[in-house]
Amino acid sequence: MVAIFLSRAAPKKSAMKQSHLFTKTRKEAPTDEVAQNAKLLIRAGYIHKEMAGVYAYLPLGLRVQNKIKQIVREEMDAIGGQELIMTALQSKELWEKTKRWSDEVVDVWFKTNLKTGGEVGLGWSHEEPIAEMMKGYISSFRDLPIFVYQFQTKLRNEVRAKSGILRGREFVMKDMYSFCLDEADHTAFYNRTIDAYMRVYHRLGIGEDTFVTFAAGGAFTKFSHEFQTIAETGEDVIYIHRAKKIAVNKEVLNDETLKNLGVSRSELEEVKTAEVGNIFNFGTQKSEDLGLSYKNEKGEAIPVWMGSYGIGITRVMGLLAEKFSDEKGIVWPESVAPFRVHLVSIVGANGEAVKKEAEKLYQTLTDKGIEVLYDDRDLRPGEKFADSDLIGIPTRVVISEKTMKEGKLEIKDRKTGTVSMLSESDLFKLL
RNA sequence: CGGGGCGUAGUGUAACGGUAGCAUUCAUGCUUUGGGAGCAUGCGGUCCGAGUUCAAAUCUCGGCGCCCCGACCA
Repeated sequence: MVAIFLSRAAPKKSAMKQSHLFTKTRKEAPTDEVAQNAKLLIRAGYIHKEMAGVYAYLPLGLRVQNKIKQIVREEMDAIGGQELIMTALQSKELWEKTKRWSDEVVDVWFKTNLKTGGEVGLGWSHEEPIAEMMKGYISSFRDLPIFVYQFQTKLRNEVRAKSGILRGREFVMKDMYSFCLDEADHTAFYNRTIDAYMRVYHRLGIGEDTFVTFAAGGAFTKFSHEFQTIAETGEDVIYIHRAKKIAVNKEVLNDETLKNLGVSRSELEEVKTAEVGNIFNFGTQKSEDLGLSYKNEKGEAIPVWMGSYGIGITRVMGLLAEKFSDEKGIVWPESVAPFRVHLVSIVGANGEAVKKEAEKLYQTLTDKGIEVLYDDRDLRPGEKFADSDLIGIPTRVVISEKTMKEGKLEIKDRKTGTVSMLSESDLFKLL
């Protein structure tokens, strides 16, 4: 029993044998999915659909989600963000203070009751709770600025979930909130966030196709900024000026906007995009509604200047799966791929030597801390290659009788399809 | 929330109102082993409820679920 348990025990986090992975690939996607992202992610075993707009993240999918989170985390930390996590259950009374408990005002509420009586809301956003909480920590101008962020599962009662994981009723979002002394401080941080966001998108491989876009401002300001990535399956239409790096959402495109930006309509190119981030200037309205203020040097109470900054983590994952894919499957950017290397053994009739060799390389890769998925399953080559293409790990390394005869490893780049025969040391150089 | 479409094994698909079939997955055995192999055997299904009918996957009504277009997306 102990031996069986140990043999099945998970190895280092960075490595995994495919025979241990409980998910399986599928040749066909369920017909109830039309969106490419969902089709691919389900077929490859990254996600499981629980109900419309609600998806579970399976081992491979969670790895990708965590990779994306980590990139975002690093960039948010770099501009002074402090990570925390708020609650999913929210107070009705709090939202009533800002007049946003009503279903007429916020139409995506999930609400439920406590057994002891009383109603609670399921968090669709966290600006109210965070601002309310900050009342306990902000009292002096010396306390500011404060930037906090979290990765939260947002629950939104959308009347129409759609597009796979691009628009769900339950999804993971990074939301950051800034608390500043005044508009000048706020603007400075706001602009730093724009830069940080663009660094995130560059690291995700979509930097070139992502535009900071003027969009409808919401309740407190004329404009907000959206981060829009060019994508065929996008829901938005924006107008871009590639040279000037200016982009405007169709919803706010009018003569006045054009004049303000100093461009003419004819200079702009229309493109379909998907929103991958959105940032807002809240001003002091929310602070005033909730009574969040600080004392300045003169002892006067001044409302805190707030902003909010969102990135849909799971939406970005869907977008990447969709944008980076071909007819065979997903082609993950290296930065978010669940593993760096897909080691595939091709085991023939008497493949003991191949197995031994593959096992050895698996160990070496693991020891070197290279993330590796080892397909040690006793399947036919075609099936293993098809799976490998579908799952979309950047580099495939094949060990077979053929490669052993040559004393080399077969390296295939998922993106370019280029195959090369390398020695083990050359492989490590490549990685 | 307006409009449209659709619910049949885990998945993908057939079946005039008359024996629910095929493929795949899965299990077992043999063969096979560089691009989702072959043969054989086996397990597994009509979304739920009511109605019409001698008889309902099929027709009617209601419910539930799923997808798409639009609206919405603070």
